Parts: sequence; C-alpha cells; structure tokens
Amino acid sequence: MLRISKLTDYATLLLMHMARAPFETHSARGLAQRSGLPPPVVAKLLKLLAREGLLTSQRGAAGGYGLARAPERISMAQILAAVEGPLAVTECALGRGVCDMEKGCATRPHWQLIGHALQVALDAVSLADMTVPRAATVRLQRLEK
Amino acid sequence: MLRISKLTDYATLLLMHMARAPFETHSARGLAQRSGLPPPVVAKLLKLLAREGLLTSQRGAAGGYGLARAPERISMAQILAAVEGPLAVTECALGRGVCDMEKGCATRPHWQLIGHALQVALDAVSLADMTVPRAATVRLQRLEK
DNA sequence: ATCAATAGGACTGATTAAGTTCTATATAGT
DNA sequence: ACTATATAGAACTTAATCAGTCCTATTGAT
Ligand code: FES
Ligand code: FES
Repeated sequence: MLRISKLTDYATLLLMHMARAPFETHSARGLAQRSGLPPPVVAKLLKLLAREGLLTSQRGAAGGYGLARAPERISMAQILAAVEGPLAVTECALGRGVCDMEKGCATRPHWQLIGHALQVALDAVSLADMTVPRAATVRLQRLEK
Repeated sequence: MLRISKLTDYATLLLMHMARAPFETHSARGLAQRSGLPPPVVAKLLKLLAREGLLTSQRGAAGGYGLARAPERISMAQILAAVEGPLAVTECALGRGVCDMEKGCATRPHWQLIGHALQVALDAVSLADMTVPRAATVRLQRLEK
C-alpha cells in the first residue's frame, strides 16, 4: 500500500548519484550508464526534475544537469512531489464537487490530517540523508515519540 | 502523490458508518443504501474486510457484518493494509532479487525508514478519531515535534 | 422449503504508469 | 560555418493496476 512509483524510485537513485559530485554537471547518457537504467527513462526523468526546479540544466555540447541546491536542502517530499505531483491522499481532499459521495462523507478533513503527517515524515529525510547509511534514523525516531 | 485507492476511501467510509452503531450487525444492502455506494462494491469490500479480520460476519438470514473490535482499536494503518496489502513503499523494499537494479542502489534501507515513519503516522489515527472532527489533531501535532 | 444473507472467484472495462520515439533547440569546439 | 553533443518537449505505445460487475455456492432463520 502507499507504494511510490518506480519513476520516483529511479529519480531518487539518479539524484543520489549526482549527490556524490554535487557541484559537477552530469549528462543523461553518463547517468544512465552509471545507474543501469534505460537511457530514455533517465532522459525523461532528468527533464522532469529540471522543469520542477530540482536540477539546473545546461544545453549544448559539454552541457548536462546539476543539482539546483545542496543535497541537504533537497527533501524526499520534494522529489516525490516533483515526479508524482502534489501530495493529495484522496482525490477529493482538496476541493468540493470533485467527488460524488460528498454528502454523507465526513472523511475529508481527516484525510487532510493524515496527508499532513505523511508530508512531515517525508520532509524529515533529505537527499543527503539517503546517501549516508542510517543518517536519518535519529531524526525519524524523534518523530515517532 | 501517495494517493490511496478509492476502495480504501470507500472502506473507511463504510467502517465509519458502522462505528456509529459499533455493536450491531449491518447488512451489505443496508450499508450500500446509507453510504450511496454501488451495492456490488460494498459487498466486495465487506467480504474483504471480514477476511482480513477487521469485521466479523454472520451468514444467513438476519446475518450481517459487525466491527471486530472497538473503533478506538482500529487504526487507519490497519484499514489501509487490509484493502491495499502490506505497506511497502518500494517494490524492492522487502527482499532481494525482486529488483533489477540492486547493484549500485543503496536506497533500500532508507525507503524502509520512510515506510516506517508513514506507518507510525497512520497508526496514530483510529477509526474512532475519524468519526469525531479534529479528534486526532492533537495526537498528530505531537508527532510533528 | 424458502428467503435473505455472506463467501468466493472469475470476468470486463477504465484508468494510470511505464517506457519509447521523434523533432526542435542550444552550445562548445574546430 | 559546420559538426558533434547535449537538453526540451511532446506524442505515442504498451504494460500493469484499479474499479466495478456478475455468477455460483453456502449458511441460517422463519
Ligand atoms: S469519498 Fe469523496 S468526499 Fe469522501
Ligand atoms: S531500485 Fe530496486 S533496489 Fe533500488
């Protein structure tokens, strides 16, 4: 349940690779080779991440992608949001009129509450954490108290 | 992102209806009428929830479904798990050999960490909370500190 | 017996995710 | 200027999952 998409998993993987050399530019081809992912998928994802502001891009020969900011300042929540769109646990979490069963349904505010809790959990883990084993453990354990 | 399925939303809705009379038995037909959901969907969901141990069932005339335990002791995490299967944020979060890109991928333990945080957030909200506006607010706010 | 209820599974259609391909544009080096 | 190498963007196809329906069997009260 609550499975993230493969694309998001891939995106995280790519960003982790880039985080090992945070100030250099990386080409889509090179990242595809290093990650083992299919080149078209890598290209698609990098374009998306650049559009969403997580990466900077430089066109032309000797161009490539670079992290838009330090790995510590890129959260998993941001990566999720970039690839899968804004967090909305239920379809009808945002506005009225979207859902047929609004009458007789009092769940909306509660789902929003849960959504917020998830957001907090995802914000607590940064890309930098992901590259360092057990880095986020302490912070997350504090969340659970 | 991290959208729960409609079925899970429906299941929650049904359980909330039942929680208003926690000790009575409810028929699928009756719940379909009260909830406004299509009867076949309601029947399917109740069967599933009974199999998963969230509901008790009584066959035959005058039969029906009842909550397996008090609404306070049914968490949203349990409902999610019943309808959508066990929480696994990534496909390869559990075992080895599932995923092609295991070599060169160090994300697994971190995803497990995130998965655990989500689990905690979902465990903090009970079915009883869902029926009472703002009931879970305080508990969730404490989680965020 | 009969009627009202759940149990289980098979099946279909709709929606979304995943992956590929093609064309256009920008830039460095020669 | 030319060429090679890169990203930008969109359209398209296929695969997988979700949502919803339907049919048959079983159970139990009247
Ligand atoms: S099911 Fe959409 S508002 Fe509750
Ligand atoms: S992508 Fe599957 S192990 Fe990382």
